Amino acid sequence: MERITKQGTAILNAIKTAGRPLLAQEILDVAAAEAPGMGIATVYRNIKSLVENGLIGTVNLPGENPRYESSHHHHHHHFHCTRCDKVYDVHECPGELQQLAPKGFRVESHELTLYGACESCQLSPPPP
Amino acid sequence: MERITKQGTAILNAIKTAGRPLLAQEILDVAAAEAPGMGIATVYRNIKSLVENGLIGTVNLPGENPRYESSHHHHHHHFHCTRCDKVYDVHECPGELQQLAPKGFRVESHELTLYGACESCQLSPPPP
DNA sequence: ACGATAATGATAATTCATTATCACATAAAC
DNA sequence: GTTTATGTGATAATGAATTATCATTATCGT
Repeated sequence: MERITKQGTAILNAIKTAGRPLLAQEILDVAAAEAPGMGIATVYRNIKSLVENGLIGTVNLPGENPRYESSHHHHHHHFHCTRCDKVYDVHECPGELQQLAPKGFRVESHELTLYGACESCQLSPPPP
Repeated sequence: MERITKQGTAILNAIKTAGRPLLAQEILDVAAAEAPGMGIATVYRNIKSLVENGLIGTVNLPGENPRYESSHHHHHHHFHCTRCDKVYDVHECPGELQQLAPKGFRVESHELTLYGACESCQLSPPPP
């Protein structure tokens, strides 16, 4: 990915603008508005290159396909809305969790996922 | 699964004895010691039935295939050893996390995964 | 504008976990 | 012990996400 293309630009824009981690398919949906006709293969190609270059990061949540977001360098967690399935960043952190582990285990990092209803889903619940 | 077979018994024993969540393949490895020659299809068939009957539960961790453990009814979390890739139960919990979420979001549950070195890997690091 | 070559789009291929198929083995009811 | 139907083992099939292929298009150094 050394050339600038409208598809590549649309993909990076989609991820940067979203403000939350997106699935490959969601990236396609957003970016296709800016670069009509683009295909899912282009999304995967660009994602791969952006991750390798450190411009975006991969977000893995339990039982979910990977999502991608603009590289933050600060530690953060995620909120998964069980109504609309959107995932949001959470900038707060419970802090040091070494004390939760069994004796003899060393905790080096942690991941936390919160589940519940996001603000928009509480205001207007989506149909089932 | 209404009949008692040595394979089914071996699978349930493997899960109950492990004390930690096991991958389908790990269940096969353990259970095959008790019921030689058994195949992976039998593991999946039995897992499915055991989950449906509530005897075991599914554990999903970020970016991982599902693991299975004896049904606990208390809330708990998991520790994933980055050295040996074994997953252990963590019975402590940071507690109420509503305060971490953005305003307007309602937190209904959470999942926490700790990463680091388990006790045995600290004592004798496994080869790379 | 031209030419070299990288990127795209469409789709086939791959990967990997899981499930279905089916002949055979084996519980358990009689 | 015989019968009957469920469970198993081997393996093919499936499903879903991702990657490769290749003809075509488009970028960018010249």
